[in-house]
Amino acid sequence: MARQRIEPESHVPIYLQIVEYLRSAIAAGVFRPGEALPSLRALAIELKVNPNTVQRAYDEMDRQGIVRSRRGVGIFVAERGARWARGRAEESVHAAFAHTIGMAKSANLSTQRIQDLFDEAMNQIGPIMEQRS
Amino acid sequence: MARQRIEPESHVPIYLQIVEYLRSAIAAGVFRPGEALPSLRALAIELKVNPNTVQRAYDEMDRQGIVRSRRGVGIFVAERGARWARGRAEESVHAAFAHTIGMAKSANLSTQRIQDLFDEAMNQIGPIMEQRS
DNA sequence: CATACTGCACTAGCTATCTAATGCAGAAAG
DNA sequence: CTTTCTGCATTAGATAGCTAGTGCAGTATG
Repeated sequence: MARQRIEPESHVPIYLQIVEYLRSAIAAGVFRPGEALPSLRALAIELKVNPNTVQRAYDEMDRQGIVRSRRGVGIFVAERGARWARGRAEESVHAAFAHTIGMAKSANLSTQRIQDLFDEAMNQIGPIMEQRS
Repeated sequence: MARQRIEPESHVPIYLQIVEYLRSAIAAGVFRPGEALPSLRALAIELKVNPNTVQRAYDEMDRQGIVRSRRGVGIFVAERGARWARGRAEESVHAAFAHTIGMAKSANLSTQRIQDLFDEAMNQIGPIMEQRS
């Protein structure tokens, strides 16, 4: 399932990238409430990171109430996890847009130019929706 | 001029936030080619960070060719600095939009929903353009 | 019971970043 | 020349994050 969405070069800590990635997957319905997520070691191998880093990501998601962990069994999507993840996804998309627009305004880009850059990005990303698994 | 655009809590290193901030300012024409930027110590005090951190930001901008530093005199916007900064600003805005849209698509948000979230952000940020200096 | 999975705890070492403090060298102004 | 700005170099300590390795406790399966 995971497709190297982790960028070690990024400034964002890997464990937070994993949280973000799994949250999207849960929001998208890849993992449904009650279902188990990949085990610590399995996901670590898949993403080519240390198990401790995945552990830290799962800790964070547990803390946020998205998942519930059962020792010796696995980690499961919480009942309200899906709805919560979807809400958080929209929230973070909105925040990201706001942040970028603010940056553009600071650089004195016109509203029209910002619109154009957004449309351009939408047209580039939009059509490319096939999964390459 | 600077107005606490630096977020110490962010995952992005402070020195890169400073680069980003100054690049926007140069792109916006706040600092024109040939003009001096604030001194190391002055900007450090203004942003409430360590002079070494500002130094590092200026190093980076020098490396990128946006500014040229003259020992004992100051740091000046390069001749091509403004045009270059403007280009980079558009580039990074586009990249940020693409990244966010990709994230939204991963979470299975519809194209329409993404558009709405963008429009909402534009309407919130757009009208707020007064400077509070 | 034994085996093989789970989550989880703990130690240690490494790197990047930020801070702090000190000081030197170049340039401008008196 | 002296003073006072500049940029810049250097050392040291703190913290966050990642990796590596080891091992323990809980659970399921046979």
